[in-house]
Amino acid sequence: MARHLITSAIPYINGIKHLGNLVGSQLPADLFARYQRARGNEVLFLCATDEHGTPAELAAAKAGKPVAEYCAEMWEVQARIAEGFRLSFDHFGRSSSDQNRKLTQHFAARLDDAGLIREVSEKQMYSHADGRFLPDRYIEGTCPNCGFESARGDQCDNCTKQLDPVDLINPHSTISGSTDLEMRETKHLYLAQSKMKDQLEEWIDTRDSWPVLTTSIAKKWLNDGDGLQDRGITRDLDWGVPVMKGDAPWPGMEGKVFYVWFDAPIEYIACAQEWVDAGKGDDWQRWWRTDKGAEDVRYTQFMGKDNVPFHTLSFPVTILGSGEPWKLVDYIKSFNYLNYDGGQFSTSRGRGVFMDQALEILPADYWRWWLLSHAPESSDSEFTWEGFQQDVNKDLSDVLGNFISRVTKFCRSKFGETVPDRGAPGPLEQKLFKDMDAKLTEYEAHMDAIDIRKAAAALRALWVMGNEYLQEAAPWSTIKENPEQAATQVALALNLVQFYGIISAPFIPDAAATIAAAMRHEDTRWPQSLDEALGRLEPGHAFTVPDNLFTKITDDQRADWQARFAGTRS
RNA sequence: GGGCCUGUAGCUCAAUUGGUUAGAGCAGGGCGCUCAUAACGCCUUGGUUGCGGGUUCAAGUCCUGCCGGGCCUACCA
Repeated sequence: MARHLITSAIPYINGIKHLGNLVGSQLPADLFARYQRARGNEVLFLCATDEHGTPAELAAAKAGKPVAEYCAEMWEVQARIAEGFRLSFDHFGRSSSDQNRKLTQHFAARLDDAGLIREVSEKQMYSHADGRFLPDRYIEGTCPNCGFESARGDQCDNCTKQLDPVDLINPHSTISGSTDLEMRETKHLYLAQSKMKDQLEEWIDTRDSWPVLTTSIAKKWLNDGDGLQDRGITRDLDWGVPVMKGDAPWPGMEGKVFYVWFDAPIEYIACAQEWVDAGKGDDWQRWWRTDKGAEDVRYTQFMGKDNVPFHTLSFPVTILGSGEPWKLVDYIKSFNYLNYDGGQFSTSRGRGVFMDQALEILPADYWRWWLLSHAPESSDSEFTWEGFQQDVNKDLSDVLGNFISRVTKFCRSKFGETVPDRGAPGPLEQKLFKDMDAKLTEYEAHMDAIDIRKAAAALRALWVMGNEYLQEAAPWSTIKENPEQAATQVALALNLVQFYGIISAPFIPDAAATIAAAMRHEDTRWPQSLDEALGRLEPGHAFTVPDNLFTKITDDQRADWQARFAGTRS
């Protein structure tokens, strides 16, 4: 039995994520986790909230709450929405956990012992009115290059010139508007990534068939300009993991915290500890320590393309640099972005559909199916309401839902709600078995390779085969001349229904559960062969006709939603 | 500016890594079926592969120059 450690990029705490965020990490990770479990493999699937950093502090201030309280509440909100989408995390942790604090401090100590941490004294913009150092992008002013008045301290949005906050004319804080700013000396810890450049590059070069997107981004960072740069891993903030060297104070670093991008990936490990401490498991080290049972684990990470540098470079430096036998990632599945109706999803402008809103208007399966079957794997992809309505109605209602409906209702009217007696398969059935066997193999191959759109297409093709078979077998005709043959055909078709529930479960778990309940057969073992899988419902087995699995999206609904989500989120 | 990705049918995407006549789904058109959610099946229209050069027996695929879209560019996370 293979063992799969699966992590999704951890969503930031300051608000509810949109569908683009969902399809870029959590949802495909869940698909893979569900599939591997269904195949009978051992899976540990982890996700968490990423809670530290300036944006969290500001969001909390805006909500008028202490940041810890704000984060605790938002964690609840995100956890509930994740359940709504049926994201099957074994544990949904928090980067602010004690476990992560200790582990982050531990890694920092190990890295320092290995000579991979250096102190750097630098000047940063301090705002007296805000009482804090400000990241460059929280400072705005007039661009010295083009005169644009809302240029950010890191880059001018108008002329795209790279800036330094001191370059700005009339700089002010975007938080308070204050112009009472000064450059202050401050000391920070830097992770000496450059020392490990060769080791990193060798590691990346030996990774097998990673997505182009993943390796090209990593290579760029490794070789661009002067090569891989060292990176500041501390910040002057209150909210975060206090800078400590293991259990000991870090002289000169009092009052500082680690940078979120240092502690966030470490949460992948800490989350496994949280999983154990929550009583859900009893040994996290056999997933994370190659000296304690993790050498046969296959570790797969899922993330949007913006997260790739941290997962291919910084986090591996943390792991490798520690000199301890932690499990390194085996495969990084990265995604492009999902656009919304000709533009980008926008959190700030409320453009697009957010996870909570999506669940308010339609069940999770609709979103799961559409998003996964259109996952932005090779390039950015696009959500339009027309496309969504058409695809979901056709695939889920017409092809799959209607198949289940026509089969179960036909059987009920002619044979009652039990599986009828079944004779030997004829040529038509043998051909079906052969074709489906090939398509199932293809489906499994795509799922194994995490080729999501191709997997969805193969699954849909399997659904279509049921309709093709029914059309050709035409039990509504054969029943007039040859009731035994009709019975055989219907018994097979009922088994197809059951079979579809099992193989579709990773994509549409709720519908799969409904099918299993209706067929009164909770056996979800993955098919060993078509013969075996299509023989599980035996003659005489009772079932019930389910309600229509998927109601169609009407034109009125579509128009309504289109208008509702076009602009500002209320 | 630099780097990477991308451009294939009205729409969303394929094309075994240079190999026959560029394929699917949706949408459109025709026929069939009547079990079913006006569903299903079969057939079918539709392409100068963004544009111009080049390499090659052979180019959607490689090179080059334009044009368009996107992302990243290290202090948002």
